[in-house]
Amino acid sequence: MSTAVDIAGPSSPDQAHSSAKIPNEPLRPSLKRSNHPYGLSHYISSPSPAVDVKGLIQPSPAQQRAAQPVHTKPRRAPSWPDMWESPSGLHLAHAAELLMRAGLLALTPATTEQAGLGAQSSQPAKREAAEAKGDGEGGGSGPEEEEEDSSGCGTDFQPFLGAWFPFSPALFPLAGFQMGGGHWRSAAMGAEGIEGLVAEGYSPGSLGGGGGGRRKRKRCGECVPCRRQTNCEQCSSCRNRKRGHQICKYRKCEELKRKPGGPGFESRVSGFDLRGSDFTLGLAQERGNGALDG
DNA sequence: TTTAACGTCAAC
DNA sequence: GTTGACGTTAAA
Repeated sequence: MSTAVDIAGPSSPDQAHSSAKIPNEPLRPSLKRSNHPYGLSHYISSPSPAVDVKGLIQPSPAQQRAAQPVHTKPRRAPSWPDMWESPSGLHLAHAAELLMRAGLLALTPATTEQAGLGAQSSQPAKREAAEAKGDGEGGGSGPEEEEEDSSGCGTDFQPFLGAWFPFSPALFPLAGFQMGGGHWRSAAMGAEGIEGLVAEGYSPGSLGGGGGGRRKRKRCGECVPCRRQTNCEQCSSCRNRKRGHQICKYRKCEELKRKPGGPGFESRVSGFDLRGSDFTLGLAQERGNGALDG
């Protein structure tokens, strides 16, 4: 509900109102050393063949052609910044995450039969994992490689309907997921997952919002709103900044919107800090706990 | 000290 | 459930 309001908000006019004081960098220092496989520049520089989810998941030949520099087309293909800033970008990230949470999109290890279907996809997935593990050392991933990643697809997902399809790794940053150190983590826990938070002195008590400490949580720096660099200057928070002391509604971190001690928060931590195929198990447990209700 | 913005609470 | 106001925290 509130999401619909958010995504319907102004996306492009706000750039005219950009404030020089708005930080371009994530506030948490540790984010600077995040081993996220892609930097923001990747999304900015990478051409995007399509805006719709379906197109990203499995671009049609026409959409793939659209990725090529065709000068005869009057309308340019949307760029990554467009996607981040546009309602479509929010839709995309939210849709992917909601699908995952709802169990409609499950991470399942590929079988040999499925490997045939996604033969070319398993390799980039491995490579991406290796790159994430190597923390970009050597900088061997050239533009061609990344291009191949995004179009050749990296990871197999089994949607609820049963059909296997190649899933573009570009969706994972969008959906708030990243692969690092051989296991899945979620930006729902911040850029570095629960481990990072603990390492930075965030006690479980502070995470749960309980206890005596009233420490302020910080922006994850990775979600769509966090990546947004400009205030809309039109929402109530922007208009009422002096008294409201609130960040622009369209820049409000998705993670901070969640109640720290709300239902499912801890199970989300355990369920999303995944080790391989525990992903579906975590989701099942989460559903069993009723964490997805409401 | 100033500024940004999170947390909380009350009003609606 | 949403919104606005204020106290407070944290960083510059």
